[in-house]
Amino acid sequence: MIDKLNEEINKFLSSFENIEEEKINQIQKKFSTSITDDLNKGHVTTNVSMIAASNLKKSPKDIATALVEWLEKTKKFEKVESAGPGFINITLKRSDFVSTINKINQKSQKFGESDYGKGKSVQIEFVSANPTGPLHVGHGRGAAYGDAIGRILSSSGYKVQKEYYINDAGRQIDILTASVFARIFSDELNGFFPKNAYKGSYISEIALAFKNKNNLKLDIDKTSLIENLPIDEEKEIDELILRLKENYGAWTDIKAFALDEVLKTIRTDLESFDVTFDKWYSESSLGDISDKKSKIKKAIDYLIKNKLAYEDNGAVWLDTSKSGDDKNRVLIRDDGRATYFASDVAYHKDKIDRGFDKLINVWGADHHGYIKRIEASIEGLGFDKEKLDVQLVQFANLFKDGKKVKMSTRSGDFYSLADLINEIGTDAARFYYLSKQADQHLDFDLDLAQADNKENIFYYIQYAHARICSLLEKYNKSFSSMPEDATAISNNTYTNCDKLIHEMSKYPHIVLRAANALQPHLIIYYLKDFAQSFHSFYNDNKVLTESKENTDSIVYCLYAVKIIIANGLKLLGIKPIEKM
RNA sequence: GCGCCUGUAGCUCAGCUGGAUAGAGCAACUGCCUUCUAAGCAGUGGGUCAGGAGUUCGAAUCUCUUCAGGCGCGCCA
Repeated sequence: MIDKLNEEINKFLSSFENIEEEKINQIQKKFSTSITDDLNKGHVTTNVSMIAASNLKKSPKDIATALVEWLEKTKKFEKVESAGPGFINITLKRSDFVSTINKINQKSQKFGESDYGKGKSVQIEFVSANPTGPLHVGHGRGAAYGDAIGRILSSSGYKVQKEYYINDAGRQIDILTASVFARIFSDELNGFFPKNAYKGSYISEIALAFKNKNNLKLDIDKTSLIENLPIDEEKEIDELILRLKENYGAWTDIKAFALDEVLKTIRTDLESFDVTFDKWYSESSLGDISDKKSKIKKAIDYLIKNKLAYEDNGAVWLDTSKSGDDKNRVLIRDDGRATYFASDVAYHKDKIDRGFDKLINVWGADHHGYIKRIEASIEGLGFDKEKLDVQLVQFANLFKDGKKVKMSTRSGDFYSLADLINEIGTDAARFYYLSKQADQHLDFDLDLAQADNKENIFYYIQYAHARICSLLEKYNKSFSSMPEDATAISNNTYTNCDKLIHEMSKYPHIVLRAANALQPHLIIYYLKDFAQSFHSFYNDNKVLTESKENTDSIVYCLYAVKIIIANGLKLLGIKPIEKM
């Protein structure tokens, strides 16, 4: 409908004499035609006359009057009027207005999909939590967000690949391994446990599982292993790791086992959160910097060759300040080990080499200082930094009984994603994670997520869906088939559904906006308003006691309402509820 | 110090690339269940969109600035 109107507007603009094409283009770029927020303003509105006014050096009102005349002559619209400072409000012909319901019911689950992305490939990397323990509630938000934008982009015509980057190469994994080691031989080591090791109960579980599988002896001298370790907790564990790596053959076995176990937990947690990945990319597959053929070595060699990386003070640096970073960054330490940054540079090079049109990184907001650096490296590698889009996700604070839930990883006791799912369920959790723009702090109220009143928007929306399901069931029992059109609405004898239909016509635009801005919360707010319109209608109108023709029309319309709610929720990765 | 984010009703927040009288929910007050799910609906009151300046037909939205709050600034990952 908007297209039809814009077409006429363009014809109208061209009809002006002595107008330069460039001016027309400028106007076309700036004006907007949209669905009205309120039926009092008709169905569709445009601000073109106000935009054109300055370009054409005429008053907005004059242009509006001329345009109204033009549009009336086309006879394509029911009513055209100018309003306020120069808006043009258009009332559509009844048949055009009602065709929305037909479209929704015909396209069903596919309603709202588009080819906006034109098949462009997008890679979304998200969660990517260090595999050193179960996911906590902070990771949950990134998981819900990354997955939701994946769903939204797919439905908007993008080819989406979702990827998890496993940081399985660094010091953190060594600490994990040392932690498990210390638990396995807790008795032999007289309860020794490094101060900086991971203390969570999952470590003991992994240790136990390992023990049950491998009947392992501590066949090295334990005093030389744990005596005279540095007091400093950081240095203590590093020294322990060093001794183990040098003297203990089973180190790599424990490491592989621990990593595997943790990843299994992460995968399971994500699955029960309805988040799946197309690819799990292992940092260690980038190889070692000492290996000439490794991806990491090649990436850094490339940078050195192109004089973007240089040696100084025994380390290799990347000139990131050239691209706006406040200082240059180390790629290879003076002891020859690569930094995490070096891996990341190689990883991003690999991503781009894989041919994606766009890369989206979903990062915790605490990494924002890292963006410049990675962008600089992308430019350094000879790519356009616009290819990369970093979306930051702020932390979520959990509230229970009005108090903030403490989350400490140090003590090992923390509120895990699995705990959250157990407590309020996957769908409610996803919903509230997505209920606010991702890059803003979120206060997540656990009590609210379970409340059975209107304030709990999750159930408010679901309730609308369930009510319709119940109605449809009752209708189907009486008539044993569903209506196939909305005659009473089309011929204007029943108009109480008009607001609902009008709201529904906005849905595809909302999805596009969400895709464009990568903001799933727009869908949530739309659904909330839409559910409100439904509840209001439901309260004021009896459905099944109307005349047969009216009932058929309403049911046909409500069927479309149900589709919209279900489709919207699906984009958020949430299953609609049929009975409450 | 530098960078990013935030400031909208008593509270929690929406408000798209500038648009028509700034919107919800909660809280307060008041109505609506002999009928399809009351986890619902309807109504009333409540605002200097942090302050100031600018851009223009038009600013909560864009620019500058002041104030207030949060976060980030490792040869950690």
